[in-house]
Amino acid sequence: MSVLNRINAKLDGMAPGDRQIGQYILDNPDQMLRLSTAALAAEIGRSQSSVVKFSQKLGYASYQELKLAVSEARAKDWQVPAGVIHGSIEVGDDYPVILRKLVGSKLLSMQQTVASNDEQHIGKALAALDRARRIHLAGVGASSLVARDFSYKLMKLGRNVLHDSDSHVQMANASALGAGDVLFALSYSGASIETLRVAELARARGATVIAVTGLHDNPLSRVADIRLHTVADEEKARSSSITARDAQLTLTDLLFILLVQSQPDANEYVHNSEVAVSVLKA
Amino acid sequence: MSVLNRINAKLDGMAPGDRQIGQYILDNPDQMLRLSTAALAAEIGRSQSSVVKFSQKLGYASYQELKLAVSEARAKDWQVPAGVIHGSIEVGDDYPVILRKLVGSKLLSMQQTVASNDEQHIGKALAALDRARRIHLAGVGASSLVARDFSYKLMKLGRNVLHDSDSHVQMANASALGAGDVLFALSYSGASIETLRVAELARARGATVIAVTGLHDNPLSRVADIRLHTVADEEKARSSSITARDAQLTLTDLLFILLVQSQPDANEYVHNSEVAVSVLKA
DNA sequence: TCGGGGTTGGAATAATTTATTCCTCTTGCC
DNA sequence: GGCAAGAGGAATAAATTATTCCAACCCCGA
Repeated sequence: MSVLNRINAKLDGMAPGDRQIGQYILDNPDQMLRLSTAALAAEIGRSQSSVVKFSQKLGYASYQELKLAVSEARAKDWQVPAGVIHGSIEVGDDYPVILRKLVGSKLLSMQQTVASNDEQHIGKALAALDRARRIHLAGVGASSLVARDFSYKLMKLGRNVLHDSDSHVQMANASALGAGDVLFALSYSGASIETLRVAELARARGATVIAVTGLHDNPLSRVADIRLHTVADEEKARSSSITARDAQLTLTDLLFILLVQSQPDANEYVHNSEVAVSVLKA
Repeated sequence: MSVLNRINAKLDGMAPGDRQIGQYILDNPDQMLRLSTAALAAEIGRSQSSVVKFSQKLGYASYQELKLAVSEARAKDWQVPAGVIHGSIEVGDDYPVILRKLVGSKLLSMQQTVASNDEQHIGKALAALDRARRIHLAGVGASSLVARDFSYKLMKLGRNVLHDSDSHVQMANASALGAGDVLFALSYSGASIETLRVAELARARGATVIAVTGLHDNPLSRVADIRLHTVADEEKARSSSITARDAQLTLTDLLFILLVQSQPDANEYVHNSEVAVSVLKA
């Protein structure tokens, strides 16, 4: 995961001074690369030592290491395809600008989501899902829709899946889980009480808990055995969590495709389900 | 041109000492990024000052600048097969390729979907939704999830919305529609019998029918007053309609955002709903 | 309200790194 | 041989970075 994402995720939990430094780096990564600790400190009116300490708190051995990481993150930024704009949608924007920004922010969250989950973690989640006797999906609100979408796909592969949008039913079902079962819990905030309680119960019953949450520190991911992450733009009010949902879908789609790749008879299952449904087409 | 190429090109014309430094950087660019001038000099048995002079002879203001350039060159190397790939996912594809193809095909369907609905048609749909006394959403299977997602968003704006995933309930509700109501029907194939029947009934009762279907000729769009289109990759078996769903979401997200833009108090509504939900957060 | 433990963050300073200066040595040329 | 020019290193100045120490500021619990 890129430093910039890491900084962004930790920003809220930082002390004011550190937050200021982090914000400056996020806002001006290219300038930062050319600034000494003292110069950066001067830019934001803080002490030189606080910048050094900031680097160390992020886990880098030195300020130079932090710079190296930022430089790498900058260079590895995906190049933006033509016609796509990254930026939040403003009141005055006209139709073509809105189109581009919408597609742009969706793209960004998808890219950052796939980039923030390394192959190992995805692999662990995959192995757990593959071995699972039963898979129980938890989530409320928009996350429940993603859970249901994922459940449909898993069912097409012949898996044993459970999901109900009612959180009382989720809770009741979780009480029947045990070792060998998997709970797949979705919540961007990681703080939805219902989902959290379901995860805690599942964990206590011995099931493997996979949590899909934002990058920030949150209760749900602390409960989980396997942590997966979604990246969405933070301005939720205006977008009504569009990108958070897209990020979740990107992740579940990815897991589904990898399951298909690893399951030899997957295409047959999927094909049979298509044929079955086609009876209901005009 | 990258620094490494520049160094390589000039190598022959350099003095022995400089050549040695240049060669070392070419051979060990990643190590070099973590070495000080003195450490680099020690590696090759030269003086610290010669390293500084080397940087300056290459035209960089400082050794740090040279490092920055090398870092950038390195990172760019990594992303040679960079960015987005358009193409269907094959059995032999490895993880990074799958990631890029997944994001690529999602992006493609989003771009093509926004491109294939011109502003006039979107505007008509918007006007109909805006005027509607009640909005009834129809769809089965994955389309039902999109319908529900859209219904949640419309409700946040204080609209009068109806959706149930059960097609019998949808049919029953459609029978209560009349002039001034809108039926918003989603079906990528445009051939799902249940959705089609609901649309026919709604039309007969005088409601305005908005159909969201693929670009091909299909029964549902023939019934509709207003036709909107989604573009998805056709290889549905393997992808299990991932892009069809993404296209539908892109379209409904777009309509939602445009409604927000046109409704002065929209942000207030959305904000209130966020606040209400936050009571259920840990 | 009063300590006490923990955190934040800056000043001072130590340590390290970088840049410059200055000198010697070599080489090529007349 | 004498001279100019550049290579290259030692010494040193300048800068940058890292650490230490300390004051101020919470939070808590008593």
